[in-house]
Formats: sequence, C-alpha cells, structure tokens
Amino acid sequence: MSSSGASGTHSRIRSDHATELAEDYVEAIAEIAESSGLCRAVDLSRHFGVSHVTVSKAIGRLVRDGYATTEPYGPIALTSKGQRVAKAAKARHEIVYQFLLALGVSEKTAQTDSEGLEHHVSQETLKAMQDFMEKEEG
Amino acid sequence: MSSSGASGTHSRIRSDHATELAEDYVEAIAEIAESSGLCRAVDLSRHFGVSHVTVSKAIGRLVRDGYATTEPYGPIALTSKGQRVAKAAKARHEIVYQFLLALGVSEKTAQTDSEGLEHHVSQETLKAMQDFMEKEEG
DNA sequence: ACCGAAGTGTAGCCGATGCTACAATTTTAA
DNA sequence: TTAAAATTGTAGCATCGGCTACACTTCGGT
Ligand SMILES: [Mn+2]
Ligand SMILES: [Mn+2]
Ligand SMILES: [Mn+2]
Ligand SMILES: [Mn+2]
Repeated sequence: MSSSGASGTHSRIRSDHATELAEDYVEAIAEIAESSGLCRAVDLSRHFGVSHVTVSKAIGRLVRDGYATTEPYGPIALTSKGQRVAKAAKARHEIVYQFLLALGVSEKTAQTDSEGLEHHVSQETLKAMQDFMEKEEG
Repeated sequence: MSSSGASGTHSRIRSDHATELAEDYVEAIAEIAESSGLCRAVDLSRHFGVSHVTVSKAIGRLVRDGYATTEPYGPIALTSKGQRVAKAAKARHEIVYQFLLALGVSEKTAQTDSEGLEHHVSQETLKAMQDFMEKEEG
C-alpha cells in the first residue's frame, strides 16, 4: 500500500471522472443510433434515467468539446472524434464485462459493475484481463 | 451486454460517486492518524493534492454527515461511524489492490487503478476476487 | 387542416468539488 | 518575548451534473 505520494494517483482519478460521463454518452449515442437509425435526446434521457434537461446540458458539453453535433429539435450525431471515443469505450467496456463473467460473477453483476469499473482501468490492467481470459479457455 | 433497462445501473453508479469522496477521506484520515498520531487538514491537502479550502469544505460535509468531528484550528477525528466506514473501505481497497497484483499488474498500476476501482466493486465481485486469490496460491 | 401528444429549449434553482485571495490563528524559532 | 512561518478560516468565484416549471416546436391521428 505505502501511500507515499498519493496525490498523483488521486489527480488521475479526478481526471477519469471528468471524462467518464462523456464516454458513457458517446457509447450510448453510438449504440442507440446503430439499433434504431438515429439518437434523440429522449432516448438518452430514458437510457440514463435522468431528465431531458440534464441530457440537453450534457449534449451541450459534448458539442462544445467536439464529440457531437446537433441542430435545434434535431437528432444527435457523433463527430469522427466522438465515434472514435465511442468505439474505444465500447471495446474497453466489453473486455471488462467479459472479464467479470470469466471471474465467475453473474451477468447482472457483471453488467452493473463493469459500467462503473470501465472508466478506471488502465491499459496495463486491461491487458492483464485479456491475458487472463485467453489462459482461461486458450 | 444487452443494454435494456440500463437506467438502474447508471443510478447505482451515480450513488457510488456520491459516497466515493467520503470513503477516500475517512480512509485517509484513519491512515494518517494511525501513522502520525493525529490528522490535520494540511495532511489531507497534501495527500489528495488539493487546496486546503477544498479539504475544509469536504471535512464540513463529513461532519454534517456524522463521519467526523473537529474544533476550530484543531485536528480531525473520526466518529465511530467514520471509523467503521474507514475500516470497511480499507479492507475492500486492499482486496482490490492484492487482486490486481495477483492478476499480474505492476505495483504502481495496482495502486493507481485500485484507488478508482474500489468504489465500484459489488460484494459479489469482491467475493469472486477473493476466491481467485485463494485458488492462486491456496 | 387541426389539435393533442411528444419532444425540445430556456430560465432558474441546488449541491458537490474545485480554485484564488485575503484574514485570522497557532506554532516555531530567534 | 516577539516576529516569521505554518495552518486554518472565510469570501467569492467557476464548472459539472442534477432538478422543476414553463414555453416552444414537431409529429401523429382524426
Ligand atoms: Mn460504458
Ligand atoms: Mn460507464
Ligand atoms: Mn481507498
Ligand atoms: Mn479511492
């Protein structure tokens, strides 16, 4: 454990949290657009269980940061940057989810836990999870 | 993956985030108090890499919620509730940390990743991690 | 074509978590 | 003892992510 110089660690956690919501949003937008042709604010409102105002403001931040575009009363589209982030987030999420299943947890728990864990897994840990799954079945 | 009815999942994530900072604070307070006899705001400021004002406000919330006590210009002490939460958080943190090491991750990465992951691990997943470690050496 | 329902936008509020600047207190050292 | 350094408090500000209430636009059914 040690705990010496923990401030760098915590600053990474804070930075993870700052990008977490954007990752979940672009992933959801991509998913919804793929399954139903296009993504509307109301879809995200239902998906996340928050008000349409909360979604509207989140979309505003996504647009501001170059992840998405919209027009008044129109659907939400991802920019190429948004698509890239969505793809990466989905891939990482899927690895964490499959890893939890391989560890022996239930589907329901794997789904819930992976939604929170995915944003705090480094490349090194992700690689270790993949190695574990390969060894599992090989 | 499925994604049907994901709003319950996300509401748990939001709730995890709400308790995350309190958990890290009480854990740090217990740790610092044990190693140096008492915990001051400046210790937490250095530990987390944030300003002393940020610490002061966080402590105010801890006091409001019954986790800690203070007096003006005095040190910070945990209530019994705070001690209980600190102990549980530390135990869970340690399991996640050791699990990452058992997975084959470096100490540095295990330390950083476990700091973020710990708050999103359910009891079921924690148990699966322990089972894995037992099997590892058993 | 119209009217109601659904979806979206805007105004205004809140709490949490971060900051700087400055004031007050306490501790340390000369 | 007293002056400087360290620590803590307070005022004021910002962003994020949540909400309700109300206005506006768009869509669908008759
Ligand atoms: Mn995800
Ligand atoms: Mn997620
Ligand atoms: Mn911890
Ligand atoms: Mn933590």
